[in-house]
Amino acid sequence: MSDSAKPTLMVIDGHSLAFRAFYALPVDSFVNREGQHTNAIHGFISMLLMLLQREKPTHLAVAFDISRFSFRTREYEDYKGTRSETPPEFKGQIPLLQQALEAMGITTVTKEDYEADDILATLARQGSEQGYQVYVVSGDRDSIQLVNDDVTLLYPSVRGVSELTRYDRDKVYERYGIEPHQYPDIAALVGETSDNLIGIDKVGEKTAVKWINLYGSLDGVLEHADEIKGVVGNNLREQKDRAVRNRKLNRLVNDVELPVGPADVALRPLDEQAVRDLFAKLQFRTLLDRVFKVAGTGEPSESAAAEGGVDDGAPVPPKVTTIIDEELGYWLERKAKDAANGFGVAVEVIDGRLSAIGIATHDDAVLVPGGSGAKDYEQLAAWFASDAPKHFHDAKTAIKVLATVGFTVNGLVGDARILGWLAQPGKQGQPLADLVYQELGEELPTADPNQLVPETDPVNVGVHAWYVLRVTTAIRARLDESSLRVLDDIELPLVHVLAAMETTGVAIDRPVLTNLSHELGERAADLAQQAFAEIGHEVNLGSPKQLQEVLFTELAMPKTRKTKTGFSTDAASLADLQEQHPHPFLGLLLQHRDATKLRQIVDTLDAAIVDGRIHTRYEQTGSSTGRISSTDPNLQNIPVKTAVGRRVRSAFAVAEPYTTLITADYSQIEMRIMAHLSGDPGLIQAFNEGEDLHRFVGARVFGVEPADVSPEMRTKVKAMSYGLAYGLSAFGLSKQLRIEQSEARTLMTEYFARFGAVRDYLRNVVEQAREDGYTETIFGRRRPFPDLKSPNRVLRENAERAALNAPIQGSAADIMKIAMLGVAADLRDGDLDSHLLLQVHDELILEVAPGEQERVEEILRTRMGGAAELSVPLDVSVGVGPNWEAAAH
DNA sequence: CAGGCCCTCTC
DNA sequence: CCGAGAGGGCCTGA
Repeated sequence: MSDSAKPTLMVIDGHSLAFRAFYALPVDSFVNREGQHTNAIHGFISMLLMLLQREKPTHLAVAFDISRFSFRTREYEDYKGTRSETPPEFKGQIPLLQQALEAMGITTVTKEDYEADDILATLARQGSEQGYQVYVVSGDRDSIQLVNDDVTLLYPSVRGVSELTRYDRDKVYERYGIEPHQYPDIAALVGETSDNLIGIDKVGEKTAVKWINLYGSLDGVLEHADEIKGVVGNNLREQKDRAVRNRKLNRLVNDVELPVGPADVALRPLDEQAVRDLFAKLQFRTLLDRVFKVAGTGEPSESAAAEGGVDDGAPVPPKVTTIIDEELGYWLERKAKDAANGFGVAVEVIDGRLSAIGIATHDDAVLVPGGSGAKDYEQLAAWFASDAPKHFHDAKTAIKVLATVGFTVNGLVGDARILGWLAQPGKQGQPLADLVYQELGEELPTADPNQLVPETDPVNVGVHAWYVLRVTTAIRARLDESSLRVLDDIELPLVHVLAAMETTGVAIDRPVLTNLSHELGERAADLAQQAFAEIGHEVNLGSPKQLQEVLFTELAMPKTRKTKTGFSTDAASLADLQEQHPHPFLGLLLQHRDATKLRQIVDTLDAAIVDGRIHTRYEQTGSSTGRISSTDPNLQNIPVKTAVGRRVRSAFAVAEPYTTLITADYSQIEMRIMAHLSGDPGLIQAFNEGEDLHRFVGARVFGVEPADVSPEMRTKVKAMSYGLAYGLSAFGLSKQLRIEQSEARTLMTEYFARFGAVRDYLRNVVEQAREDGYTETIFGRRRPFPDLKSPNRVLRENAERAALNAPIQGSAADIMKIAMLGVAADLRDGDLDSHLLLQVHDELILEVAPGEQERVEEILRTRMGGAAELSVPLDVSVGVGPNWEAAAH
């Protein structure tokens, strides 16, 4: 009615909200110069500002617990006993938060021996009596009992502190089916795990609500306990003491003697200098502006910084001008000289559609609104298509979305995401905000970083474009020349190739998948039934935990390899068990695994089909070695080993108007790189003679003629050769080949005796890396290995194995990328309609247009075979067919 | 409901 | 256990 005329009192449970904020925001992204974590403070203040703007309280108090002990812990020593230790990163944040509130003119309240909730209850009651509209903000469900016609609870949703659910009487009734004052009765019956209050067994919310509605209150329920039938009735009668205890503890005390009352907590003007000082220390640049904006005081930080005020000297983003096409052309022209090294570009995508484009120089920025596209923006379209240098963060995504509205992008000279990854390949796909923080020590202003607060004046992409430019400039400046060559010659040009592959997608023959899914589903169900029959009961075959119970307890099988949580049930362990302790269940389980895994792959692929094709995403910054990874779905791990698995590949098919698929792969590229890098004469000879590698090596190692190398010998040297590049141990080799360790050791000794340069090379790689601090591929791609000097043996040895693999795997990745650039260029320059579809590390799959097969094959052989000059040939095999399986060779 | 763990698929 | 990945199901705890 006349609520708007009432003063508004807001009371907040400081501890519970700060704790929520702590878990809602990434700990590591909020650390100030002194190493103090600040995420809870940031999240809390951010939420508080939103509340101030939205609810416009005239009076505000924030209550804190003094310790985890209160009168309740004295009454029940296990109260909140399940709460684990406060995380160390949270410690220290509460006092700083209290300082910040103090500076902002907000009263904080504590009371010895009581919890914050009791303070809330007291102030809410007083406020209600004194004619205030009251808002209680708390993450503790017990606060529901405070709700009445004058008191509304704002309760954080599970998503964090961003969204607050508004509980008035109607909402409480809608959610729980009871009046607010009855909530503690429900909670007493059900229990509250977070407070370590156990309720009545088998009584959940439904039952409790039913009883309370029947008998009016907990007392009523207890009086009529004898009338309640069944197990729950028995439980109630036996355990009613629990409910009584719970009810006593969850009753909030609303007459605590407090130093302040509602009238004393009117909002005061903030202490501007104190806020500036503290926020500077906390490095809350954007929050500072928002605080002043909400308070309606202070100067924005631009001028503050200009006056040499609070900030730490970091550059302030330029004011962003919103601009239309005609002016844009002029602006771009005028800025071209300033931006000789490039413009920063950022795009804003909302619901998958382009909504705005930001363009920035080092001291200016514009925003082009709307996503109407190239037809309305001729000047912009011309600029995008020109060689004017442009920097992005994640250019591939931007290029794809710009393409949807008709913009073609040329002049790509920087990509912050790729630059960050080249500098630190272990950190993959870093968001812009992380790079800004890491490279510039600044906080990227974000419209809605963690869904915390919808800004009234959203940060626009012009500012982001400005940060993109600064970040790419900063990383470029500190990157070595070798890495910059990889960037300019390989990674940046490749962005366009990958974007096109993603957009194209690969056609899928859906019926193949559908049939396969049904077949596998039936087979899995059938195998499961047979397996259950063997052990006499059902069990979840997909649960390692339940399987352990069956195998090691019921069937009393010998224990397998230990895992963190028990004993392994993986395929290798099950195969071991089958040998030592044969049982039909084991075979059935393995077959069931095969069937369900395959079905899962089939169903995942099916779900990813859009208009008949699957568009995977290539993650160019997805590995530490230089390889590309594939996600949503991953098309780099499609089955190939088994016959059923290959049927999955047959679903990847050619589609009209194309006539066939063509696949081309490098054979033994990693061993060839090994031969090249080590200069081992034996290996080089093997490849130059074109003989079967493993037969050649087997002949040397076992001292027989190549023709006399048995399949067993071949298998052994093959495993050995492949293992070399992975830092294989005699133990690992023996495991894989299921041979004695002594035999594995002999095999290794013989191998290295014949191919000594390989051993020397591998040793040298690690030593060199230890000295340099990084490894390098043939093309100069670097990967740092600080752990090579670690005193921790496990860390060090892991780093050693990774270090001897990195140049080999990485060089292979480089070669494939160079080949892709060549293939794409030749297809384009030759005006061919055939296109690249997939890359699977050493294999390319293309869709061939009518009449182009021979030329495409020629291009593949030339570009892949000629991607690098090694001391051994790069052998490429090509296959053609209507689908991936048929095109294999 | 997120995240750790286990298992399995690829090169 | 042997390098580089993605990902699904199960289970647990906040």
